[in-house]
Amino acid sequence: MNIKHFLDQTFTESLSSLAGSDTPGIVKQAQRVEFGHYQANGVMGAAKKIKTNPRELAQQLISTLDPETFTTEVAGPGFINVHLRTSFIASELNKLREDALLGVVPVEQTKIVVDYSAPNLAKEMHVGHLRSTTIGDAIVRILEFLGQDVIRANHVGDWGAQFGSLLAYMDRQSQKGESLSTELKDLEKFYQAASALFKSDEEFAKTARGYVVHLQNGDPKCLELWQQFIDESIRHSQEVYEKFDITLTRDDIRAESAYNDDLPIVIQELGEMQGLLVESEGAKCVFFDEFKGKDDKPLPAIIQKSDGGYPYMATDLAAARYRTRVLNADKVLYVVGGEQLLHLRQVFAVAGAAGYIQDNQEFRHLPFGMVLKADGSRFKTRDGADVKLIDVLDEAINRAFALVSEKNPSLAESERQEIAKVVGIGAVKYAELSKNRTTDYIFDWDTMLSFEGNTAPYLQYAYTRIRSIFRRASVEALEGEIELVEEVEIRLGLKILQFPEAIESTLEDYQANVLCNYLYELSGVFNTFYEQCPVLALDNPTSRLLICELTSRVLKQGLSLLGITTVEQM
RNA sequence: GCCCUGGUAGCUCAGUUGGAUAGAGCAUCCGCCUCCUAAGCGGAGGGUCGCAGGUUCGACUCCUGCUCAGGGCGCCA
Repeated sequence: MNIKHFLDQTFTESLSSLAGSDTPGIVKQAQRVEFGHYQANGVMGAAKKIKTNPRELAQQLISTLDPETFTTEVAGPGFINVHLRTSFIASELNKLREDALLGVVPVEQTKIVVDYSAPNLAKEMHVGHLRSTTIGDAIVRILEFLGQDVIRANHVGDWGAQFGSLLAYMDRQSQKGESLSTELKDLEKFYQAASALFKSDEEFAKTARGYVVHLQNGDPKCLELWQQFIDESIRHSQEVYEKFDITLTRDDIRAESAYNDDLPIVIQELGEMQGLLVESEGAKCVFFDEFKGKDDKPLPAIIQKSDGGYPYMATDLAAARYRTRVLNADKVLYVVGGEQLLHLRQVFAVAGAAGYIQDNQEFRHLPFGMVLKADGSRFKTRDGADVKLIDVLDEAINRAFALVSEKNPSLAESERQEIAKVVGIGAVKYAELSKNRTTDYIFDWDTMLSFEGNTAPYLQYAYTRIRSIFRRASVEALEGEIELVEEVEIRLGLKILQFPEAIESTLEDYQANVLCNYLYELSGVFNTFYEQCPVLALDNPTSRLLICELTSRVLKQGLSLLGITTVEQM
């Protein structure tokens, strides 16, 4: 059950009948403990609308309620403070024990494509991919938890001019007798070597350009080389996903090149739309009044370049078309950097005009900010030394290993390694997810790999504390009921019941940090409870054990929705 | 020049359809391990919410102007 919904409905109904028209109760979680558990803020606005005294209206409203579950009081200019009865909280908690979804109400199933991660296969994954990958994976997990039919779409870059120099370099190295798998072991170095050669060696550059043409014309030898490279690169990215505990698999890849055959069809279909596709300076473009470039000139969406080539606008249109027509998606979410805002707006606009997006289908861009270096400059993506994602993960695991070895030296090394993996990876993911998606952030090892305060290890640690209690409790089955006595028990109980509200507001704007925040608060309240309320010292610890169990279930579930795992001890 | 983001404590960031005294973490300082894991808990200091107007009973939140920072703006992705 969603308590906020329940209260909001109650107050909205009551207020609407008093005001004579639809009037929202505006129920929120109370911001201060002295204001109770929830507060209804709708009275002031309603009173103004019907020109009456807000406090009187509030009084009138609460007299219409017959609350078995909560008590109310009017406060300030016309707030209504809601105090849930302890018995109500306890009975809801007892119900929750049987609920696999922990109070979350499943939604009506729709098909949702989530486009995320999308590394460029020419290179190794670097910190720039952190955001899309982590955020996208969390969104996917949350949607699936709610029972949605989710399709992961890893729109990897595997086509284009840059592959010319890579293939040329591959060819050259293999002629030198170098083993290809050794060569490609470090994709990053390989890419840099190839692009350096492209810049410095005119002969090589010429060969490379030739390879681009051959590749596009479907030359078998070229395609074979390309395929080898792509396979190797995908192996690299899968390795990263596996280490990073990302749910993407090879099957989720639908690469840019997969749309090659669709590109002429897109041109043809756009051409059939009256007046949509126009030629400008030799390129096939779509113009909309809403898009203006420099000097107020109309800005084209270039679908086909003057040399006949297809820019990524075309591929993205083909992908949009595929997602609605073949996959039959109700919703498509693009977890793509904010700098693509204009591009995606154009994609959506053209796709809409072309009929690739119907009115009942929603396309939405979920932008995120850039990862910056400590000096505020951005990470390069074309060449230059980026921080490799795999290195970040390894460093995180190493630091976590050192820490767990210091804190808990008695654990076996294999166990410490397992813990280090879970804690290190969790820390990296949480550092990313707990921030607002849209703003840029500065990549800093120490901030990202911190294990204190509002971090994943804090949440994981709260979980292990609970597990530790159960290890010592040696109870088989918990028989009995939850009874709330101490103030912090009530606070913890209510927090547990607010899990559905956290999930709901997380999905309002697909902001994982809302869920992070909730779990952090839950852990915080639990830690207070842990200090103040001994469990095993009681003659009958059942109620507190049950509270602990529910807390651990919500923590584990919530973390797993973020893609973070838990351990029994750390 | 135009468009999009953002500016909140020394640092990193929360702040949910406008609500009561703007909150965390890190860092600093003070307390707490004969007691279920101290990766923890309790407490202290630290703010003209970029600036100026406006709307409102009420503005960090909405509107306008200004300012600063970043991004984007015809054949790279």
